[in-house]
Amino acid sequence: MAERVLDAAEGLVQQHGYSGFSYDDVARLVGIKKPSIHHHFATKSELVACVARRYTTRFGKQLDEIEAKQAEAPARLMAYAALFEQTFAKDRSLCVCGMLGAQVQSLPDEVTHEVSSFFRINLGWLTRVFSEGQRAKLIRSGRSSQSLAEMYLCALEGAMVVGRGVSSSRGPKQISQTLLSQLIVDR
Amino acid sequence: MAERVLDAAEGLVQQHGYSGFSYDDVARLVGIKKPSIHHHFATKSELVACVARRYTTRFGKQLDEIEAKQAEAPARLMAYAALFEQTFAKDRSLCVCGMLGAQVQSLPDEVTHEVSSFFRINLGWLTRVFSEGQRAKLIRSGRSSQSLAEMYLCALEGAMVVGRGVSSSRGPKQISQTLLSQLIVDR
DNA sequence: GTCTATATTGTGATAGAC
DNA sequence: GTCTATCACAATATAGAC
Repeated sequence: MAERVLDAAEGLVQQHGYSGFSYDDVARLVGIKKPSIHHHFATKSELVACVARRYTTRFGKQLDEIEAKQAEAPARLMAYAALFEQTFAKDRSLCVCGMLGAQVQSLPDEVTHEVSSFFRINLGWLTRVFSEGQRAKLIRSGRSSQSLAEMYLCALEGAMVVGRGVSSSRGPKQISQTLLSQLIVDR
Repeated sequence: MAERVLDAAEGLVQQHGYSGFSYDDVARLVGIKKPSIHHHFATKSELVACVARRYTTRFGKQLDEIEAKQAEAPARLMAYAALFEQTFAKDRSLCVCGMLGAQVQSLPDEVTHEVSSFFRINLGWLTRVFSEGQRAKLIRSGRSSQSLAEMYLCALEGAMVVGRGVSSSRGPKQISQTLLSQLIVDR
């Protein structure tokens, strides 16, 4: 049951953000009453912090899978963008931590900490991938791997936000293709 | 007075988003009581729609100024990024329409319309600038001007979101420099 | 674990006096 | 234009029965 609550809360965060959903919304989605939610997660801070932590953990596992399946940096970066595209393709859902990141000034510290952890892990992983790609001469080396990692992450998070705001938008996958085509060395 | 209300509401939207602030918050900021706000803006939808419309109008004027002051595409694109940097530099404020774009599923139609208008205007302007830059051989021509415009806007909006979520982030200006260095043709 | 009932506070919005 | 008073409702959270 606790997991079904987390699933419902995750979806609500992705669609409406921290202050945009209530315990009653969660209760309706899982089919129990509002006070029963409190039995599983005492406070909203705790609930959303758990949502963010689980999301980050799951994301981390997907990063491991990418490294296992894809050997080279360009393919890894494309697979990374596909993670964002999958999320976005489901009803234009936002990245949990992208949404929460935007609302950071309204969040309890407990949640803010989880959000920042998500971004640090992602920036670290991307930095390593870009760095390897540059060493293998598969990625242009004009800019530091840190800068490239940050730019790539920003573009993907931004693609989801802009994609929600305007119907003409192409989504994270297309943005990634445009970006990577400038960075990948031709062979 | 109506304008002071708009100023306060704009700041609150940038910090907390649509569902993250109340009429009472606005009232406290401008120093009058809650019902007096309703006198100037009957509903919250109307208030935030006006905030977004004024923001878009003001932004449009700044685009005109950039075109007047900067003759070439690269300089125009750098000046464009500086607009985002200015906003972000003030207490890590988000772009009004970036914040609202993230929360689009919780917005009244009236507001959604204004948000989409902001993005369409910006994408149109950027597309024209990239297109001119490519014609003048100042911008690489591997990708369509539409794709480049969308990528650039996404990266800047994303830079504000990510920059809020993680303290190590460098902000829109730095992201823009990394991106443009890949796109501008060396002379 | 789930429920009903309730406390407490906050919300957008209105009525009507000044 | 601003105020006090108030409405109707929704929010997070708790107490205590089953």
